[in-house]
Amino acid sequence: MPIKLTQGAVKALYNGTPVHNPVLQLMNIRRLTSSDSPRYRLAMSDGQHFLSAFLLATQLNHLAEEDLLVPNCVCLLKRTTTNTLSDGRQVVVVVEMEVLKSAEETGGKIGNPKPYSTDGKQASPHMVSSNTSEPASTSAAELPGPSGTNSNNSRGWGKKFTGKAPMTASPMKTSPMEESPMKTSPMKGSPMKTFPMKESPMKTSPMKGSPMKTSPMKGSPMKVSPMKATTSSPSAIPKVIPISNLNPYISKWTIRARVTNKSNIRNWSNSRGEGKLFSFEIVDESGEIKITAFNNEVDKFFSLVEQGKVYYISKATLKIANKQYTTLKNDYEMTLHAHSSIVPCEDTHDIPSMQCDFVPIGDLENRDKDAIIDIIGVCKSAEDVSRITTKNSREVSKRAINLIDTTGKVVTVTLWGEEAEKFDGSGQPVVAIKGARLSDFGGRSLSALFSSTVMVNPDLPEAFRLRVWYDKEGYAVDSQSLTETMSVSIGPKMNWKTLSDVKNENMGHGEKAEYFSCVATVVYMRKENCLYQACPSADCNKKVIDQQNGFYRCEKCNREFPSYKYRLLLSANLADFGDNQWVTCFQETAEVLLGRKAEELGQLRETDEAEFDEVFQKANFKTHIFKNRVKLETYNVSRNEKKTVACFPVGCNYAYSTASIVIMLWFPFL
DNA sequence: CCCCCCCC
Repeated sequence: MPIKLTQGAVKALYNGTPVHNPVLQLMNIRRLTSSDSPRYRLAMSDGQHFLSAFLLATQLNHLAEEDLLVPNCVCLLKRTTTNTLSDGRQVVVVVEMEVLKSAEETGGKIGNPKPYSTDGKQASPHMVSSNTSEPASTSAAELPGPSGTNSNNSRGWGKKFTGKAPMTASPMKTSPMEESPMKTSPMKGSPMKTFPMKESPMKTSPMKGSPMKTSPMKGSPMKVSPMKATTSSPSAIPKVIPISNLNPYISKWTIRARVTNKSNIRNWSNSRGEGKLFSFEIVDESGEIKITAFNNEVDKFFSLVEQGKVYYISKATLKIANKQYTTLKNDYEMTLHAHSSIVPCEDTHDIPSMQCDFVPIGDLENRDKDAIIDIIGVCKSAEDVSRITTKNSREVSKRAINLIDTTGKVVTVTLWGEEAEKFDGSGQPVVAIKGARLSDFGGRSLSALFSSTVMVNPDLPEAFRLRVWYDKEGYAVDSQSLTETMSVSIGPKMNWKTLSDVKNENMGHGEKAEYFSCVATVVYMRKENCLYQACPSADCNKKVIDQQNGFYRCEKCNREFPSYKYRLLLSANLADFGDNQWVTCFQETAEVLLGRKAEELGQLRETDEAEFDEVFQKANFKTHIFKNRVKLETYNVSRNEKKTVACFPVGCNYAYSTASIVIMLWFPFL
């Protein structure tokens, strides 16, 4: 069956008139060499007219590269978009297409198409192509445009599609952009350091598995398809320059860059007015820059701009960056305006992701206070989120998390606001933060800034390495924190009480726990249930569930481990001259009372019950100084009240203690 | 044109 071309389609497509699934014949295809990545330009015929202003969207490059697009083949154009260049010329971008009939099957040119005349819009159609084999018959006709000035340029595409020379009233008049050294494919072979994510592009964004920093509008109907530019777009396929070459004196440029950090929309109100804004940071192989959008541009671009994605960006105002407010390595920053263009770019493999320079946690001690650094570690524990009031009486959420890396050091990082609220530390995720500020609080600690990027389980080699390390051995290492937030030393001064005082004064009946010290003798210890199988993770002492398959599940860590550790939780009755009191002794205290390590006792109980009993016999009737926490616990069941008195090591909060000397023996002081 | 980066 002979194929019928869609007559009139060339004209319709050129003018942007909708035409449903046009069938066109390929007359010619040519690879363009000026842009960073290969682009293919097509001459297509509808049997009556042909036009070479068709451009293959990069995601269809494979059709050309697999030699499926051969002159004379017949194509179904399923989706196209017609863009107007800044000088009025048009280009038809083929976004989706199918080859209906191969060149062989078709057997030759269909009809006798004539060059499509572009309606007198452009007076002198002139196509320059000094380095291609494009036949004159097609080249002469239809890429309309006043491009005669650039006839010596062998990089035809960049010329034609960036339009006229950019300089208007700039002090750099002598050097039009087109003649800049950057025309030799600036993004390639850059001497810059390698980018860790180069081989794991943002197909899966670095936010994978994380609720953080993702655009709330993700997947919104506003999302535009790649290359679908509006008529205000300066050019479909622009000449891309590196970010590092941007300055306020260039009037025409396009950059191609990845969004590394996107803010929320924020409102402001001051003496100069009010409005809303959002900002984002972008990176290419040459550098990075911050872009801010205000008011209308917020509406226009907020949902389009997505963390991790790559865009062509042009026509924005460059101004000197206020270094006070940015840590980006660029002297300039950008503001979007009514004519600014942001066009998604699908072909992104050569655009780096975030540039992170992770500092090992163990090295933080050698860094200066207030340094902005990148950090990565396993979140071995996290505080609950809390609300605090700042000095300016503003309320804000905060959450401290503890990160460990292979240096075996732990540092506390504070997250703020939404990041604090959304953070989920269960499962001990790898957390990477770009641009955290180092503080000397508690020794060394870190604070996330508004400009920080927090990534949970990022798609980074460092993250994979840490995951493997932590799961294999890191969880059990005896880590050391750089951030001493828990008061160590001797703690609050001793609050001496007798056991009858504790009862008579109703200690622990209030909202808060109370603390007292006493001298007392152990008169009984319950050896039943004094040991439990605990999560082997160094900071987690949660009881594990024996899965009966060699694995032990920790609900708190939401993980299974091949082992457990023994922990002591000893119930003891203490007596002094006037009264007695049941107390609960945690690990360190119980180990002192019993004179054995929890692990030894666990082994002993399994192997030699008599010896195990002996330990308890020997420990009984010993007298110690105890430091206790007392709190009345009320259980909802049947009004039962139970006062718990916890003994914990002197000077250490039992919950965090790793101290060795915990209780002073009484006898030596007699 | 914003510019808040906090708390212990």
